[in-house]
Amino acid sequence: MIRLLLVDDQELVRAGLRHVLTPDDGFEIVAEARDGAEALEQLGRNTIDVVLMDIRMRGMDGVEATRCVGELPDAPPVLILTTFDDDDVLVSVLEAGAAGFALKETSADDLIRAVEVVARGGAWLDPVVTPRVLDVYRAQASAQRAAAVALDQLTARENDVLRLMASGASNGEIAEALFVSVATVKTHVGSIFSKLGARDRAAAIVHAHRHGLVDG
Amino acid sequence: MIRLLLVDDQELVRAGLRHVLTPDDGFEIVAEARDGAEALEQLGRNTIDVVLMDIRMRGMDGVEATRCVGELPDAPPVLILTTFDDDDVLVSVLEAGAAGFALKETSADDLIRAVEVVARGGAWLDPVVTPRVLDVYRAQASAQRAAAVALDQLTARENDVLRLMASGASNGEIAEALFVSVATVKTHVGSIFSKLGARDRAAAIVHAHRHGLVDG
DNA sequence: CGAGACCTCCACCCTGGGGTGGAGGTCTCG
DNA sequence: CGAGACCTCCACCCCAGGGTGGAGGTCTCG
Repeated sequence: MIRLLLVDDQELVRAGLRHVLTPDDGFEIVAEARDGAEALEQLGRNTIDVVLMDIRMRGMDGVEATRCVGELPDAPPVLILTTFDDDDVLVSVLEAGAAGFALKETSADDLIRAVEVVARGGAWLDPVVTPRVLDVYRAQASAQRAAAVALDQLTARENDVLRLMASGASNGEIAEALFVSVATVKTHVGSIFSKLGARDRAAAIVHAHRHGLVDG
Repeated sequence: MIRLLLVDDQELVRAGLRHVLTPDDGFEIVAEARDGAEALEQLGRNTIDVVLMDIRMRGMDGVEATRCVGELPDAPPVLILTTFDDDDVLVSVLEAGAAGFALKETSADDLIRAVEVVARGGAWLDPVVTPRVLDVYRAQASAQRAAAVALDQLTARENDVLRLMASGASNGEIAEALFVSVATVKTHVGSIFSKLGARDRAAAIVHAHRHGLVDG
């Protein structure tokens, strides 16, 4: 039995959810709230497995509420349920710690599945927004991949130097960190420049960051 | 009716899929293949709406095959169906252009849903791997957000300068690009350093990249 | 109007970064 | 073993970059 808290300021929406998420399917709607503040109150009073959260509400909105829920000890996962799929909203809400993002136009079956997934500790994205998330992921991933290519054109030591350089270290600091003289660092730095086709330190740092050689 | 191509070197798996993706649910299995090469051959011969692709196969593997499919004119979406959820595989396959990623341990219902979503042009991620994709997304998104914060602590002109500097331009180049003297650029650069708490150009570039001020 | 923020530019100085041309040591591999 | 790649270090030179301390112009806002 998955214990739910519904958070939506429209009675009609909550009524709809009550008809979709029935005990027959393994759901128990423990409490309801009409805005973020009420939601937090209800969370204090009840044991909840999943929070179903609307975004647009008067008072504390869904984004803020999600963030607050996440700060609770033993916080239940939050499944966002909204009408709109702006990128801004998606970003804010995922950053706020939401475990899932569903659109209100979703079918009942999909919603049930989404709640189950989130209850199990998984993450759920509406197929409509998944492509946009994947775009970001792909871009990030391909940068990481390019790093490997760039890396093996440099020697081991040059890589050490480049990493430090790319994090903003001066030649002196690099020398200290690697227990070698500044002269040695300069040599490495020089060959890094020629191998990467970089004119100066700045270009090399840009190169390193663009190719995901560092965390940034 | 969604027309399918099954690509898997194990007869047993294909048999299982034939029993799950039945005409009753709106699926027609038009063709089957046992590796990437056969898959491409079948794609040339038939009209396919969705390709169901295994990863581990002798000959051309699923990743390579997915890439090849993507290069075809009028390429159908590829739904990856695999036993393993290594991060490496996930990244490679999404980069290769897969529209979806499903695990073989998925329930029949979920698989049906996945195929439907992909056929409709959406993207589908198994809930098991979604959290990992979201982690990357979140990290990226919060970097973008931080950029806005960093940006408005600098003046308009300082931002212009920082952008150019962060792309590796020298003071002279920045001066040319902005139609001002090098002296002016130096002034801006100086105040950028103090505002960002950067010691030198290198640190400022690192800062800019870490906060997503530039595309890299 | 006066204060303050911003953009523009100047002169001076000094250090660190970068280019050139080496040298000696280790290690691997044909 | 000899060739070649790599790491280490040196001396010398030059200059772009960065710090300091200004100055004059525009624009906004109380």
